[in-house]
Amino acid sequence: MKQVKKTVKPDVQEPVHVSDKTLREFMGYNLKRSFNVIQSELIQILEPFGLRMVTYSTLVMIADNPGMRQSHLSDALSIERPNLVVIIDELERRELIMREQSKIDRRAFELRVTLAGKQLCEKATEANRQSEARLLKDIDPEIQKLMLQTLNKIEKSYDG
Amino acid sequence: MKQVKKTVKPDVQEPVHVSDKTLREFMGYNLKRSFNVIQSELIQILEPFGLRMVTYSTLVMIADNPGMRQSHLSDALSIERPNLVVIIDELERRELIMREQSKIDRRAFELRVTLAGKQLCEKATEANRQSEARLLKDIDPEIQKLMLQTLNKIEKSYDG
DNA sequence: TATTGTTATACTCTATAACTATA
DNA sequence: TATAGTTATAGAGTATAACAATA
Repeated sequence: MKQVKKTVKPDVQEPVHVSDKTLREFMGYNLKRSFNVIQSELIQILEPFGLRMVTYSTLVMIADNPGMRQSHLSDALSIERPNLVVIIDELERRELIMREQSKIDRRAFELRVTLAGKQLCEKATEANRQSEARLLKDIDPEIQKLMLQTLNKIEKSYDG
Repeated sequence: MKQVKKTVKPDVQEPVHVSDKTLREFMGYNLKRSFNVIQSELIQILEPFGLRMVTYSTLVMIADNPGMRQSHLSDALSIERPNLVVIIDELERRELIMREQSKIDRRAFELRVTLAGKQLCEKATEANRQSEARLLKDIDPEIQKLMLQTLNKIEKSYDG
């Protein structure tokens, strides 16, 4: 059984007055709500490419960092090493990436995208760009930039 | 076994140059990264109250909407009804909320917080406020306001 | 016939322990 | 002794189908 229900509900919304005013105070709640909308879109955009969010971001990271190792990827994407293995397996089985034993440390594997992987990655990324642009079309580009900066500031505020 | 590993990694970060430049283009990726930081904080803040994110938000919603039904709560928080049942069970067992059979529709239950539930809810909410204030202390309040507005605009852009 | 809450269940995601082969 | 990748497994979280009671 496939799972396609990661999408936000159709939300026909009966006229039932439910207030989330307390939760609305919080940045975290608002962040999650809007992320859910973007996530729903992204899942639909990636589906025709046979990619899930996690396989897509893994593919992109390998394309951006040729020769990187699974342990570094695990750190960068905050995916536990054991869970990354099956993701890498899937991408390798589809011949989108390759594992190559490192010559300087034979415990490790260097990861690289194949030509097909690079092409799929670029197509998916372009589709994402267009999808996000559509979603953010009514938001001033300057405000978008400010928002990205602020989000990074929040992210970096962890531990300093 | 409790699960306390929802926290973001200590991130001692060896000097390995890993770039996420392509993913950084995307609002969704940045949103998720900063949400993860807020989420880590929130989990730690709620833990002393014996609350998880989902039990907390459920409790808050019931406090804000006395008499509301499970089906409406399910819609509002995008939790499937069957999954909400066990959450409501847990809150009721702890005597933080009460189920009361509706007099106008005997299939339904009206949900209300108990005094203990109201008090716990208020304490947890205050702890959250302080935690978020700490996390956002270096971000101009005007920019925070703009950010909330923009997040809501993104959220509402789904289907319109 | 449809809806509310429920039970049972399955699938995905995420986390941990322990192994192997190297270092 | 420690690390990279792996295996197996357990635990959350989330999804669907089907039922009883009621509308």
